[in-house]
Amino acid sequence: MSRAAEYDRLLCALKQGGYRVTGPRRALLRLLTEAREPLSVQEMCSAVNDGRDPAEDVAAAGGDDAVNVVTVYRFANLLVDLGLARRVEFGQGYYRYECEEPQDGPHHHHLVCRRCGRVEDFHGCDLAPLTSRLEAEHDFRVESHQLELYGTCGACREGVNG
Amino acid sequence: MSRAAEYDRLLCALKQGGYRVTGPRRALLRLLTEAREPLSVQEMCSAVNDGRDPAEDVAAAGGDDAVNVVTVYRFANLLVDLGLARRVEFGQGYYRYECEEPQDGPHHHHLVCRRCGRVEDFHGCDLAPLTSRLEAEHDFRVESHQLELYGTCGACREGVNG
DNA sequence: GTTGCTGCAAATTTTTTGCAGTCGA
DNA sequence: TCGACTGCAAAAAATTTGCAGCAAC
Repeated sequence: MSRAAEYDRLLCALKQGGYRVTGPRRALLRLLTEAREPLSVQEMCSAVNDGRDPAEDVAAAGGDDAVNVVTVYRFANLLVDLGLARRVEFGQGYYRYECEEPQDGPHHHHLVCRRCGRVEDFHGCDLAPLTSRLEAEHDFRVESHQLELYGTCGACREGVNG
Repeated sequence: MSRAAEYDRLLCALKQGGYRVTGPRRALLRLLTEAREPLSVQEMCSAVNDGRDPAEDVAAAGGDDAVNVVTVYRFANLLVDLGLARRVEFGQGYYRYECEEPQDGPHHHHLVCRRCGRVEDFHGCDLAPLTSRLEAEHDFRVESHQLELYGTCGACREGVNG
């Protein structure tokens, strides 16, 4: 799915849920659908307000005020509650948010470089066998999972990044 | 390895690292080695101070003062830095800590019930095939991973817990 | 015109830091 | 004794809440 289509899908889901589409929300959705990696609240806030200037055209953000961090928190939580975004944690002390794939579709996980912090997505975790085994052994119904792989990316291993 | 042996192993590792063994540290190590699930800092703090009374024998904690949260934070971070403890995150907004298995030994992951919060350990994640595939495909060296499975435990599914 | 969304201020919660006194080795 | 460890106070950082005004529908 293209980024534009992803953006439309999320915007549509918001509308159909009875939620309003506002300047900050449009900007945040655009940001999230175009990001290559999960974003923190602070990052979203900075990115959305970046390049905003009272003197120029500020229609993109909907007004004179910069988007407040609180607004970002509230919207991020809303997206997560609606199942439109996912909250991930890379051991940094705060959460990161990224668009969630449509339910029943293929999801992805992350390869996180511990040296440069770069994040790469990967698909196909294939946890089904493990899940089946555990459900049989432990009397537990597995409904979701969190999987992150940490290590060193090629660039860092070659000393390109330090 | 028994819990007592685990406790001795960690205490020994501390000593051999040149760190001091104090009342709070003994109490926290005891707690961590006996816990069946990862503990938060607040939980450790409460548990260690529980039942302490200025009037009775307080040798177990080493003095009259209750163990401070800051001390727990500092010791937990020390254990993690030394590779003796692991920090996990169940999406609750704070970290939990648990003893780390000796390196190269078998490690474990968790089955977290989203209804009652109960945590069960499981061994054998068998991520080697996935890791190999990804290292070949992505030019990335995987060094560690984080895996948590969320779902519903048997008791909750049967309505025992609500 | 409603009602939800936003910004601002303030409160809460989690985690870290500075410092002086204390205790382990 | 000497320096690491601890408690206390305070700071820093992440996140939530209350409320009045504004804007989406």
